[in-house]
Amino acid sequence: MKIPLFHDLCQDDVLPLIESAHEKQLLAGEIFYFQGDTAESMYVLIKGRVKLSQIGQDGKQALIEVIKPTRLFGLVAMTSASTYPVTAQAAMESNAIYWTRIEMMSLVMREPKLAMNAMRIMADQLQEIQDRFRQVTTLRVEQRLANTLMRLAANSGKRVKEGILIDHILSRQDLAEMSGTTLYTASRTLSQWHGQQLVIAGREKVIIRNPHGLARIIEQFPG
Amino acid sequence: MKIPLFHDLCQDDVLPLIESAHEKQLLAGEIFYFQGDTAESMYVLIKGRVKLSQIGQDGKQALIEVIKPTRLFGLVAMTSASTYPVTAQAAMESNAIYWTRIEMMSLVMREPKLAMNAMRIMADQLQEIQDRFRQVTTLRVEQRLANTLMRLAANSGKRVKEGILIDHILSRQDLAEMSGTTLYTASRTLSQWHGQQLVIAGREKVIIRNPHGLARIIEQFPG
DNA sequence: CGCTACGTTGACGTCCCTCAATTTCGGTGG
DNA sequence: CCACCGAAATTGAGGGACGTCAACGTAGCG
Repeated sequence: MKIPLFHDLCQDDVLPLIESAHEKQLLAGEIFYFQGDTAESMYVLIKGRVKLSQIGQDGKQALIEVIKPTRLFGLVAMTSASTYPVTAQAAMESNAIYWTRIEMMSLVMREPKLAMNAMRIMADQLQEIQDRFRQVTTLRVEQRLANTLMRLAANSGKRVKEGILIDHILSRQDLAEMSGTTLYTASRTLSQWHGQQLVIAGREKVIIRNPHGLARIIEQFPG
Repeated sequence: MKIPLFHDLCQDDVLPLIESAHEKQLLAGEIFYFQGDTAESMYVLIKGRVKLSQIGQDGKQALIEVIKPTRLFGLVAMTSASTYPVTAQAAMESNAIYWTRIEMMSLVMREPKLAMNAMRIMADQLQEIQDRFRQVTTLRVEQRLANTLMRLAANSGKRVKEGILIDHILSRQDLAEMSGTTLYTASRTLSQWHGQQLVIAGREKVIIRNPHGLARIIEQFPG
């Protein structure tokens, strides 16, 4: 299993790192940490799916991303005393290893490349969310939803005979929260695309049938 | 001058770092780097103002943030070969010091705290943009604009006799791009608030007269 | 003093959010 | 295996927030 955090480290260096980690098993719906908790640990997902979402005082929430194994989360714990900016919830039975901040600090001292890798991961996340920020302010719902599907397909797509299956359990509500719209508009849009053979929209499931068609929707001018 | 990147380092360590840096002077409108350029250098702003903005294929852009002195930008250059995710443009005559990635790497080896500080800065940025992402998907324009003003006031506010001056030269267009709306709606909203004595809206200038009033707008339920 | 960029305001249209009523799906237990 | 239940999804109707276009006002600068 290739773990981005350990990129460029040789096997001999990685093993003791993994052995020094703790382990946590969660059932679907259980929480790794809540937004606002003091950030004590940094996790690497080994099995399952984890949703990172942000909630405001008004109760409305945005789904920042869905994580699959080998991904790092709770990275903010590596920086000095701080709180988690999002809530990490297991979307199914999940399994992660983790280190506390103190432990991580000493690991980084021994292995500076870890800090480099962590920074790279954060830089990537930053880039993605900035991109989505622009999208949500400049594109229409249809285009944002198409973007969301294409992005999901790119990093969690699975070839099946009907097309590309998005390998997450995602309700219309989830897709809406990722795209910055409502359950209803997301449902309507998917229904329409289903009718146009662009996708197969099932219960908590989407298969992309015609990626090129979605790409065309993304590119078309808003006006 | 306190520079966040050098937080927790003693004077003796900082001086050689600064001396090893290069310098760049830009006039208003000139560009430090373009979105998509290969990320070669990391900058610390010494004088002036720099706008970080993102542009899509459609030409529409989002203003991610406006930077003032001591802030770090182009941080992504610290990670291995990559491209800048945003364009950095001087909003006025500006002055920055910078290091190339190679130089930065060797500095980090000598001084691991640099990496920690850099990560902290990235984590903060990430948190902020995630927050704005949620806002733009769940709040109405009025609330987003109020949020933008309060945020600007918090890190670039300047007490003047009429209230809190936002110490940047920002057009209505800029405010709109930061809040995820249009020039027209931003103008209308500010005019309205001006009438209600909440703010003083001038040419490329905003003074917050009643912060509490803006806070109330942010908190009110969308419906 | 006129040019230019910024700002304001009105009218209009539309995207999409909201609310409500139904239907479909999947799992569970009789 | 079927009946039943709850969650997910669909669909329609209606309205409001806000984007778009156009015309005009205004401040700063050479």
